[in-house]
Amino acid sequence: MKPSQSRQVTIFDVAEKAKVSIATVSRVFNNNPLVPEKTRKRILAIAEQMKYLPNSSARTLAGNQNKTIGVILPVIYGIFFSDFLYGAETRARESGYHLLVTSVQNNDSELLTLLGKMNGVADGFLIYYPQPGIEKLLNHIPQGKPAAIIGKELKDSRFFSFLIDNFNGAYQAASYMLNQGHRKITLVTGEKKNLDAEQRKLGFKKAISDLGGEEVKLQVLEGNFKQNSGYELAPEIMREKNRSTAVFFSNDGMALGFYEWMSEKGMKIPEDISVIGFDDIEWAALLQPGLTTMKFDIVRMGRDSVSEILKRIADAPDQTPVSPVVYQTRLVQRGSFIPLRN
Amino acid sequence: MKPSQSRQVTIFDVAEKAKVSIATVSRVFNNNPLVPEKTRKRILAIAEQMKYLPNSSARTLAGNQNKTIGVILPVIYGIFFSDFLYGAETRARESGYHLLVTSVQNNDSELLTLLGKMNGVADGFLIYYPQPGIEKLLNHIPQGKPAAIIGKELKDSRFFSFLIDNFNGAYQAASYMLNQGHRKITLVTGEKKNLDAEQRKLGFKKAISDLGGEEVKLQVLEGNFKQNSGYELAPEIMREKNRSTAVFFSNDGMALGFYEWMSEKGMKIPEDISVIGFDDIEWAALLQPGLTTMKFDIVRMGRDSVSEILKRIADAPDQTPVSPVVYQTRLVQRGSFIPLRN
DNA sequence: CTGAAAGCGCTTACAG
DNA sequence: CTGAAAGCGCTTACAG
Repeated sequence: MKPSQSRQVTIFDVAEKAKVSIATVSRVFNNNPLVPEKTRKRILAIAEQMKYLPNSSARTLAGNQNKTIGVILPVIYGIFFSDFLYGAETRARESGYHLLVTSVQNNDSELLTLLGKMNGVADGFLIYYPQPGIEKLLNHIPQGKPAAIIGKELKDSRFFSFLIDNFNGAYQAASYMLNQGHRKITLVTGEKKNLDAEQRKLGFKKAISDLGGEEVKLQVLEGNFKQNSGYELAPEIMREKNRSTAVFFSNDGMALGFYEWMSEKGMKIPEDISVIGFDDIEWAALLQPGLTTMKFDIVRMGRDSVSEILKRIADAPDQTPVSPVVYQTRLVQRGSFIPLRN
Repeated sequence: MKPSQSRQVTIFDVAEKAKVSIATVSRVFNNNPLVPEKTRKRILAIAEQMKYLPNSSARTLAGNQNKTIGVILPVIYGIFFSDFLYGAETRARESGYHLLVTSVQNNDSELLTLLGKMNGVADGFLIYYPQPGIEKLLNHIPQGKPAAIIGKELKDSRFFSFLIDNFNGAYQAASYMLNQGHRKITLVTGEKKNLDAEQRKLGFKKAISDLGGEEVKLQVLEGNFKQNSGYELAPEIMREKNRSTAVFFSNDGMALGFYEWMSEKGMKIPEDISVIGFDDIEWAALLQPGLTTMKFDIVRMGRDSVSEILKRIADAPDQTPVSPVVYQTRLVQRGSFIPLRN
């Protein structure tokens, strides 16, 4: 009386029970119109009853498209990527596709493992890996599969890029700070090896050197894009001596950590210091005061990148190189930033 | 001069170039210790040079474990699920596993499609599908694969459940409101067919009928767990006539929409009305005033459920039924709620 | 330590 | 409209 062997029920089991060949069963599950409605119904009923579910690996191996897009992100966590995924998933779903989502944390060999795991499963790739090594790694992407790359322009025409206008966004932020009279300014960067962070840093510094005069004092602190780094750098930013009047955080997450510290210490934004962030993630507007920040449309970026992948999957042979899509940033003014008062 | 055929490079290509059999190449990629280090290095080098990546579908079909857990959520979007995924992904990564994440929106046949897509790809399942039909659907989960089910207790010992203590949490919220002197109370529910929402509604109403006296006026409004439903119901909640002094939103998301409306109209929380939410998602603490809410540890739930799946994958035959893990809720007091003043 | 061969569960020309 | 058969790219006893 042992329980029935828990072997997977396969197409053979269904075929046998239905007294047809496996080819016919396969046709039913692929909506092949050659199968007459009556047969189709009968087989579907039997399959349902046997709880048959086609094995995806087998289907894919045998040459079927899998209607799956492999997505690799730095982290799955947080509103920023949540917004991105939202755009991407909604678009994929519209075309009957699904997302296979994983994350890689600054680790080249892990990226390779993941690419491998998705190899033979995903019909296309969406990769957000803002690390210097990305170019070399991309060579490992399976031939003939389209891949959208976020955040890095590549020469290889197999890929197509979606870029955030980090440089100009940060440039804009710095100009605005200068325009509003600030002369003692702090820049909080992200990690050195994060490409987005680097570009923002360069843009910011460029604006300071282009537009700031002799008298501008720029303090540069290295953060890591995470909330707690904004918190931890706060004492340094707010030290008494020669304190800046305005601070730019290279992403909103760090600004949030800073808000926490300020509120704990009973200090006021923007009275004690003006703050600008980058990203405009959802809660930037919910903070008290609202966070002035450089906005770009992350949901849209997720959406557009999947659109392009789907287009490429459909027109496989036509791999014409395209110029990257660049998402502009714009300043969103809220209460966290005020002009310098003399 | 056409470009080299973009056929996938396979294990045969590598074997040929290395002058070994495919068995040996396979062993190298499976870290089989029988292969001497020298051969191993050589083959790895050749594979690297040829950009060979094993085909996952083929590996899985041939009997390999895929080190992948299939995750099905109602939505990928928003902090609530982001937190859940964070816990789940972190835990999976610790054991060298990855998550295959997709979402299903209240659509039984889509759930089946997804289960199919993951069938033969995922070694285990993590399913959060708070819909009534879930029991029947679960029969389709491939035999012998462990599956953690969030939010629904099941008799079938193949599955193990993780539950949020919705009923008691809502009960607690209502008692607190009563204790604090409120007698005119509004309950904003989620959608009828959402199981979490239903349990919260029942718990809330039970407390009112257990503990509230004759004089308690309960207004019940149906929302849908989304931010805009809190916004849209706000006029009804804040109507002049017989206005409640306190409102319970069945999740924090709806409370957020309510905050927006209140701020637009220049009305004050908690002066004009006290507010309690449910979930304690990240920004509940960031709102102004902070949102009083029923907290439970969603990150932990993601983590624990993956842990249990991994345990089951490791001890495949031992499918002893376990009682569900229940995540208790507790009241987190912030500024959005004050006692009724006479 | 290594190779030949069966098998994983499907799809898809091909022939009828 | 339907079936027999080859093939997708791998893993794993089995034999040596």
